[in-house]
Amino acid sequence: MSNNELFATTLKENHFSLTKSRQRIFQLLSEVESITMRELIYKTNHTIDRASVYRTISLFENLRIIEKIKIGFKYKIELSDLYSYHHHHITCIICHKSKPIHENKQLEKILITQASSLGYKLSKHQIELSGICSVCQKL
Amino acid sequence: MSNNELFATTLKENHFSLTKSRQRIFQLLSEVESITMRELIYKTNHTIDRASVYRTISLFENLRIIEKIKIGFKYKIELSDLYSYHHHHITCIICHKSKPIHENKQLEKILITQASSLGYKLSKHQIELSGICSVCQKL
DNA sequence: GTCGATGCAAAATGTTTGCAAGACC
DNA sequence: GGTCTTGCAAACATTTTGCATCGAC
Repeated sequence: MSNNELFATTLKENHFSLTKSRQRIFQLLSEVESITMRELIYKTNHTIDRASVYRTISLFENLRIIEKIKIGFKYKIELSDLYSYHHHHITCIICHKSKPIHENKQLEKILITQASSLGYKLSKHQIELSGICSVCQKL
Repeated sequence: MSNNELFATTLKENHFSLTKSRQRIFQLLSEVESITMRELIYKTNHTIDRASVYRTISLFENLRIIEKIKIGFKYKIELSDLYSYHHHHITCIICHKSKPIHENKQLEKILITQASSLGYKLSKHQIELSGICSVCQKL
């Protein structure tokens, strides 16, 4: 099933309409690694109202279509693992660019173990790394 | 060196005054595991202006006295590792309470390795786990 | 046609700034 | 006393809400 099909199916199965606005926002999210609300609103400007963008993102979050991830101490939006692949991020503290980090089974296993040792059933995890990238180390 | 001494020294060494407001906010932060800006402002109400609380927290962040940590997709403030101990958090998705998770050397090692394999020199990391706590699992 | 989704306007919440008055060293 | 810090007021930014209209099914 393609991402677009999965998207349409997810909406329908949960009894939400597949509207132009929702499709457009989904498409915009598909084109980027991650995006802030501000940028997203800007990209849809004059076609979708701010309030609707917020409402859409909120709906998408409930339906696990997107995730809000922490970059610095603000958040950015990105499509969930169902639409891309499971990953984390590392951000350079100097140039502020961030890169995806691919899944690491060993690490995930440790997290699950740690959670369960505290009596928790782990359902989600996010890891935010920051450091100095190879380019900025040379400055 | 006690936390209060370290706090006073940190301010002085960086040429900032040890004022009543800063001491009060530091004290409030010492009394909690973590706190939102809203709660912090509330707790200082009628004695310290909102703007000053923001300015103080911003200063504390630059001086590495506090850290902004992600809880949900908002952030909370807590004293940095220099004043407590290095840890992460796990939050229950049902009751929303969060617990600290103690340091795990094995995990930290993996993160450093992973960062350096991408050319990054790791300087900070935050891990946010969420799951269902033992109490809520029984509901 | 019905019910849910959107735009618009406004309010609520969160954060920052300029400036005059006050506190620290 | 001089400089840094604070309060106050206002601006700015972000997010939410009510309601009338519009669009999907």
